[in-house]
Amino acid sequence: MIISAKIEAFVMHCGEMGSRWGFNRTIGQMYGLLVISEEALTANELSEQLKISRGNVSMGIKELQSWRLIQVQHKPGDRKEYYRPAGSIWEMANRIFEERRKREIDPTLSLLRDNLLNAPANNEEIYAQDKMHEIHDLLETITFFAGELQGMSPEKLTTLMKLGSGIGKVLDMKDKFLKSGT
Amino acid sequence: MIISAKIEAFVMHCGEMGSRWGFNRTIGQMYGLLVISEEALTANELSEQLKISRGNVSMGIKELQSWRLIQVQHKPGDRKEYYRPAGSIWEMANRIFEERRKREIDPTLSLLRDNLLNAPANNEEIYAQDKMHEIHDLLETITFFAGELQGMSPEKLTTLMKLGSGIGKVLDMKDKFLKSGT
DNA sequence: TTAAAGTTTCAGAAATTACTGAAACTTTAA
DNA sequence: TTAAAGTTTCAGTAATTTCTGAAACTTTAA
Repeated sequence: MIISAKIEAFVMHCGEMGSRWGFNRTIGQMYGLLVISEEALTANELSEQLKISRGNVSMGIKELQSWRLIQVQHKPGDRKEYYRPAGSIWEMANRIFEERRKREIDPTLSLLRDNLLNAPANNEEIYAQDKMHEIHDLLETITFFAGELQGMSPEKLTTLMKLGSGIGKVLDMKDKFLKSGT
Repeated sequence: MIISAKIEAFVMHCGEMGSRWGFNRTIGQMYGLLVISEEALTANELSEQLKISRGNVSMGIKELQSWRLIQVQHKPGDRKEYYRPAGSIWEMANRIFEERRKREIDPTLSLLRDNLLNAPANNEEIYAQDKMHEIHDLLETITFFAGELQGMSPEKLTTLMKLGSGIGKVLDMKDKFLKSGT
């Protein structure tokens, strides 16, 4: 298998963006290639195709599995492990969001919670705790909202995301009709 | 000025999270310290407090300014530049989201758009373009939605984010009452 | 002007992160 | 059992990123 220039451009771009998305270059390339390949690929194919050492591919696979972004597939009469993306593009986005939340928000929330348990000892600490409280509440609200979105069906979520300025209108409606309920 | 252990713990945590949030350790520390300090700080104070070289602080300030996260302040009869966080915690979150969108999503959207302009040359490319199309649409929907949220007032946004399962109900309502409108 | 107070730049050093490849390990089937 | 096919681990190396500190620059006021 030899990939076309266009596909290669996409794969290389995934590599460059990799670190910004939370993994490193080679892992980004591996995932990019798997996503746009119709056929599942073996670790050796990934290694040859991307010119990455076999060991590195193995580590990358482990990482992608820990993100739950790829899954193993077996072919009858073939001992090799074949890898393909786990789930739809939609699920992919969901997983990436969730993993990143775990890495980027949860640790901070937990530090802030701990810190807010202790009474402030002086004026500086009063101000500091105040700010920490604000940040804590904001992160908690975001986390809650994100969880809510993740729980919705893709269809409903798409409807919501495409509402545009309708969101505001719908919110007003909610005030009108549901003030006592929900 | 000497900071308390609790405050230091927060600042150091910001440093550790820094790279996950899109900047590096020292920049994370600098921003953390500025956020929880009631008083604006000079570059020298940041340098001493965090034991970071003066040059590094200067580069960090430039970076934080490019994210529009801090602003300069002057005191009468004092030539030094004092720095403080720009805007509320709320605005801070907004800016970080927006900057990250620029760095993490926009380049990919633009690559995908370019790629989708060319007709596929063979079966692999048909499949690949299909996937790229899916990704493109998803990223565009997310970007649109994010922009919509950023345009809302903090109050309205808070209401929305705290709606919980009410979001689904409100969406159903929209179908009921606005089918022809909006 | 000039010197003092302050800021920025950037080449090189230090620290961190990613990658290789050979050796160790595991699984399967003959 | 054992050897072949395949996977994983990890010590050492390479690449990248971050940081320092001294020199260059800018601004202000005497």
